Amino acid sequence: MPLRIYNTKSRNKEDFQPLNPPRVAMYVCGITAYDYCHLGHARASVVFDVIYRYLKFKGYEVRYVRNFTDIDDKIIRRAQERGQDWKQVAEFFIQAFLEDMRALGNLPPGDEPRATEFIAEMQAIIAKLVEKGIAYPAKGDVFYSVRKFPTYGELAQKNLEELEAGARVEVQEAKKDPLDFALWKAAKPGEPEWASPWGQGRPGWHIECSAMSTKLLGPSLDIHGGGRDLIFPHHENERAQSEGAYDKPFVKYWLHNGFVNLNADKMSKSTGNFLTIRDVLVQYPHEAIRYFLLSAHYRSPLDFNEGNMKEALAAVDRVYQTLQRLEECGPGRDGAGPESAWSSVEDFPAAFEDAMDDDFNSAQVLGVCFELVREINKFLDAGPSASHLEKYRAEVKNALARVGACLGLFAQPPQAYFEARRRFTLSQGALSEAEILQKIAERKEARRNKDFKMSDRIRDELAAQGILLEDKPDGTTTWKAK
RNA sequence: GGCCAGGUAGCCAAGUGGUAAGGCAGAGGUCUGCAAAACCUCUACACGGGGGUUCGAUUCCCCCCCUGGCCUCCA
Repeated sequence: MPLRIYNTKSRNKEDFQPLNPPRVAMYVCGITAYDYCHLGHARASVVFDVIYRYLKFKGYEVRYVRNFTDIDDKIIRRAQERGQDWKQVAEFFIQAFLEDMRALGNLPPGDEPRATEFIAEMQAIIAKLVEKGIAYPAKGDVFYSVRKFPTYGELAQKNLEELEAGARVEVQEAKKDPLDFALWKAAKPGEPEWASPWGQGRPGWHIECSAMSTKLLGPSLDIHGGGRDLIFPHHENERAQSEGAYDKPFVKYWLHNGFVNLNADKMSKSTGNFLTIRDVLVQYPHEAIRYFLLSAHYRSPLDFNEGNMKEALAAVDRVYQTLQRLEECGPGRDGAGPESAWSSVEDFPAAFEDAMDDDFNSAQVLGVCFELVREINKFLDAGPSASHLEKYRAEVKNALARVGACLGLFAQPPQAYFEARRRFTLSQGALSEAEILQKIAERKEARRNKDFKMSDRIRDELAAQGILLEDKPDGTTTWKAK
């Protein structure tokens, strides 16, 4: 089955056929570096990380570029608030973003260019547009003349009349048409500026992506992605710029991820309705966050709340619990275990690929994973022989390697996962590990004396601290993070 | 107002022209001193409303309702 991708441009799923196979040129709009990133950014980054990984898994040579906007109004404003240089502000939040990306388990893109490194390229495109009569300078600004681009609005499925009617754009006298947008902005006192054929100034927002994508990937991209909110005007404008300048189709497949909602509303910096990635990383293991972000289809809205996150954490725990059991389980008497356990693991690769081929349906993949988890448990319940056990372990490992490679989930050794969970709990709780072990020893003593009242009390006290005791069949007791 | 998404069991969430994955919760069981945890099993007359097409629609078409988004910076 071929990979099918939903293309925002056609509003349909289409077979994926790269322009120059096996190469795939993929450009994703990154962040404006003026603040810490929130979960919405996390979703976009994880979604496109998974797409990147899966394309590579399918054998494509993917060139993945994700930019940083390091010059813009908000950065300048933030710099003024902090009494810092705009460059310092941008660099600080770029580094913070990169930390967040690592923490979330995302692979780094091949290139992460900064807009200000491409001023010359932007100016070249602007000059070309001016030369072609598509853009016009006006009092030190340069505007793109939207009506000169016949298919303007096609991506967002908007026509100019509608846009005009709904326009909330401030009237700017220099603009010939209210829908025109800035390619170059004349310098204002106290703001960063660069020399240009139109005077001192700085670039408009949209032009940077046209410049960076063209320079690094060429004038025609296979995939261009970003959040749904970028469809209009950002991506519409990029299209207008690039196609206006180069007369070539800019992008073959436009991909847009859905929002993360908080309290049922879009998470957004400007409204203050957001949680930063770091806010959430101190509360939950990164893999639970990743799981949560991939538990719905990437185009669907996703509602963040404590209940959903706890479910995600429980789900990830369940998988690792089973993987740990699989690793640690000793052989039984004999037998191969149930047939369904074998077929489940054998069918897994195809089921995985079917789901991912259908517009990167990670939620379906997770469903398939849990079916496998149940079968693994059934298999272990059956007490299979050593040779069968060994073979089964290898097959499971092989099957789940896909999920690790493409979704970045379930790839840790289970012991490491639970150890990290314990450390996490220790870092948040009042008790040290030594104290917990001391309590466990006290409880063991109480149990030996059949003082169950005491032993239960110790257990309850620990439970109140988020610490779960597990009495193993061999008489030992271990603890887990709740 | 225009445009775009989406409305699936208590909650989250896949999916399909021929009566619908998975997770959480719930019930029972195994285990246990008892619990917890873990595992197994089970459960739920779930497809917003109304028309239409069809032998048959939750799945296609139309209308309506509701939610969210975009139309201004935004992943």
